[in-house]
Amino acid sequence: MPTVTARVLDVLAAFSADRPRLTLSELAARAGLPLSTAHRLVGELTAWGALERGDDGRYHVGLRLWEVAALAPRGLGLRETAMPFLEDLYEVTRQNVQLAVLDGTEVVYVERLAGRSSVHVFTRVGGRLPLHATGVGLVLLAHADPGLRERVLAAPLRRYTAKTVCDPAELRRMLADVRTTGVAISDGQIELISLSVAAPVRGPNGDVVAALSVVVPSDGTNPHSFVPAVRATARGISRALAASEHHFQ
Amino acid sequence: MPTVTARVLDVLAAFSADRPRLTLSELAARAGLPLSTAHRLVGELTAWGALERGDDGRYHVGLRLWEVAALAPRGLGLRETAMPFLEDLYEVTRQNVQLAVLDGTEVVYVERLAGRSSVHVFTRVGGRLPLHATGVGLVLLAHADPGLRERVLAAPLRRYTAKTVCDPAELRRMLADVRTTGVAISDGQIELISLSVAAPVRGPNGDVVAALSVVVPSDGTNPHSFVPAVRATARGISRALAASEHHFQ
DNA sequence: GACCGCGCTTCCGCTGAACGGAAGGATGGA
DNA sequence: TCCATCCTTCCGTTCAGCGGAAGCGCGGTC
Repeated sequence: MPTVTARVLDVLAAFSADRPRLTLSELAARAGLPLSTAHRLVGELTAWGALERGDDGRYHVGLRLWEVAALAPRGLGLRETAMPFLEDLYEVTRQNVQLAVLDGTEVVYVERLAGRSSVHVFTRVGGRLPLHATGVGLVLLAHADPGLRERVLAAPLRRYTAKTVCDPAELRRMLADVRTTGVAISDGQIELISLSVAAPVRGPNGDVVAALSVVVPSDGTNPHSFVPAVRATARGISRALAASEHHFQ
Repeated sequence: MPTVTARVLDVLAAFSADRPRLTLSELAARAGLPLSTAHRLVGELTAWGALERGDDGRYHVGLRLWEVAALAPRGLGLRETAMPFLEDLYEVTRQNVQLAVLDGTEVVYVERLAGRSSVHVFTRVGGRLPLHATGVGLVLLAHADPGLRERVLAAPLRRYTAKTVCDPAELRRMLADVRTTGVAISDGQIELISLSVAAPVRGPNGDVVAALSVVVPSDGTNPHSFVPAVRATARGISRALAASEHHFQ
């Protein structure tokens, strides 16, 4: 019933962050395919370089696919432009710096930058988190189109900590605030030990295409002291995007 | 004749760094497919999220594919571990820092780190360069298996500048040198204006899995002053890789 | 050393999904 | 209004993909 294309993609999607290396049988099971079918598909994917086979016989995502994916404008493409600015921001703040975009009703982290001395955070490049519990999420939600916003607020909002804001009315107030101030401060909503200061990054046509944040430990630090730097960096990236020939939808 | 899987991958491979956004017809032409076939494939790929359609109607690589590809152990996976160290190295040197792996007979750049003030270099994350003309390439070639090394040295070696070393005998001498000193210095071999200092990154089993380099302007700077920092960083990453549970083939 | 279990690989005949030529929009420029 | 370009849909034919089954290779167990 399913098309070949869909099957190929399902094979790729069988890999996940917690299981990035799979045997053929695991792969077949996860993709819901008979072993012989999986065997053929995986063989073709491996020959092309979309998958690679490790010394242990397990398969993992290959470099060739990574190269192609690096062309995703909202992935490494956006990253490429933003990187020098993130770099500068990291140097000023010496805290985790993150860049994220909106996809569906979630945040996808496109870049995370941290020295060895920074606080450990559990976001991962390529990872997803919900919109209502992160600084970048609040920024993206605040500037998302109203239809999406209502859909997110109408759905049940998962609680991560005692501080997670799960009340639609209160979130609505926070989002309005984000729109007027131009920054979001998410305090302990996803992890009690950290808070983040986020600001919107705009594309050439003025739409918000990404959000950027600094994650700092919540013990005593005054988040407001980070606001100017975060805001300035976000503006810098927006300007660089406008100047670059690439257009982000 | 070609399998569906191959076609799907060819569609993805139609995107390149210089043309990351394509109309349906361009895509069909590049992939060598009839328009109607391309239309169907692209439709399925878009529905899944492997491709996205921009406001202008052009297609580009999608976020979903990027997420999957981020699991490539030699791509973002390796990157993830190395990042904090690269970060630290950048801060000490304030020069371009690069991380690359070997694929086939070329170098693939996995990460490039630079502030706004650094020299502009023409490498790009996800990009490829030949082994004989770059610092990271020399390191990877020096530690590659002898079969590959001979194959590379036997093939014609492209000249990029007057300083590019294209003589197999001289290269062989340089590679031996890299193995004894543990660092490679590539002076103006790819661009006259810059030189790079590179060192090997080893996986848990001692194999060289990547190389790391600092690119500095060639005007008067003494490359040897960078050697200790580069070497220390490479060792640090190697140790971190050994400590992490992920194994890089 | 014979047996078993597990995971991978190969084979092959059937079938329906993929194919692509052709016709039909949609858009925009002359 | 006409033409050019690009995109979308349709539909009959065919052959590539399918997957059950059988075979292989290895490591563990009695």
